[in-house]
Amino acid sequence: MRTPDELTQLFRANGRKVTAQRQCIFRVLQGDVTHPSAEAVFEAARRDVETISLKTVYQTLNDLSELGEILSLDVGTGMTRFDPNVEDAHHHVVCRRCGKVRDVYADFPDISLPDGPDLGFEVGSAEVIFRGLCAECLAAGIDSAEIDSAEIEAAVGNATARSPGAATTATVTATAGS
Amino acid sequence: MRTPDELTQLFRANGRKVTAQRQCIFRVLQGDVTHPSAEAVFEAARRDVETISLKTVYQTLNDLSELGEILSLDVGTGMTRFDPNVEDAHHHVVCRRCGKVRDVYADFPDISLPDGPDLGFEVGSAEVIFRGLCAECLAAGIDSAEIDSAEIEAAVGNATARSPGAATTATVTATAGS
DNA sequence: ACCGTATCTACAAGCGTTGTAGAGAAACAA
DNA sequence: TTGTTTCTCTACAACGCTTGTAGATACGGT
Repeated sequence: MRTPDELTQLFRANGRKVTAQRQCIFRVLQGDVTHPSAEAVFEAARRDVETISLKTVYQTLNDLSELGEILSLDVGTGMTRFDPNVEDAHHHVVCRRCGKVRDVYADFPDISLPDGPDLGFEVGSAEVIFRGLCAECLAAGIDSAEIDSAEIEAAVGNATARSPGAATTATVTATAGS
Repeated sequence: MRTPDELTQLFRANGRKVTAQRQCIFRVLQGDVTHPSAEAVFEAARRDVETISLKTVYQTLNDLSELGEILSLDVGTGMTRFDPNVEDAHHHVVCRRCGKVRDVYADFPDISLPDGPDLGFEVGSAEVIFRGLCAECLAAGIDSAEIDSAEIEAAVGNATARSPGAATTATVTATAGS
């Protein structure tokens, strides 16, 4: 995403008007690494402009997304997350407990569709989502997490249930920053 | 996912009761490769059991998901998709116009988080989502697709806008089946 | 066949997001 | 500055997907 000043020019160049509300949202997004939801942007913006409405936030975020200045992500946390980092191609890691999202800087050149019956898809992009637990959720709730899993396993009983998406397990690292 | 008969036993073994509605849903899901939404399962089930309610479909799909017999996916199409294929680890390709979802059978052993400032995530799984256009949407709407993109580009004007997620472009193949 | 309990349907409400209308402010020209 | 046009604002209501509630119904073990 560009700087608030550059976004101001960009908006004007596209026939959009620049208001105090929008500039406030520009500033909120600037350098934000948390992939905030619209609600989170709303909360942050409201600390500057108390009367801003949630609809305005959605409107501006959608405008920025149309202009390619931010990315709107759906990583399965129930609401759209917005990522101001469009300069560097990257992927994401999502905490499956608290929904925290962070960038993962790496390109995986080996990712391509395998041979086989041709489905005829013309693929334009591939995104990788890592799922796991963030440091905070690991520290704060590892016991209850184990209990939850145990309860599910117990309920399943002797019928060997397979927990979905439990392919690989490893403690790994990711680059921070945006 | 197991056969309807096996699912019947599994449900009973877990204190769940087996009704005509549920068995109907079992049969609908059996061998389904389309990653149906709850609504789609509802429509299909209603052809067998006319009085089934959408709530029952959600309930049963969630039960199956808890038992690990199906996967609930959020691939950004606005509604949860359900995948009866839990036997083989796989990824997905999504049509960004019609929302069609298909399985992609491949493992990408090189996918892992890179070194860098440790975010402390403990990652349990990695999923890859390929996005593009399916054969039908390519054939039926390539012109309007171009127009849509052109309109957006025109609206952006001389302000060099970057279309999100336009990293790689290639026509590729994927294996069908579930 | 009986009974306890899970499940059914119908209805309504929840959540995130978007449409609508009238008031208000930005942009640009004179 | 002033005016005019157009876009944007807020507030409110509605949308689509999903889940909670209540009473009726059906399962399943005895």
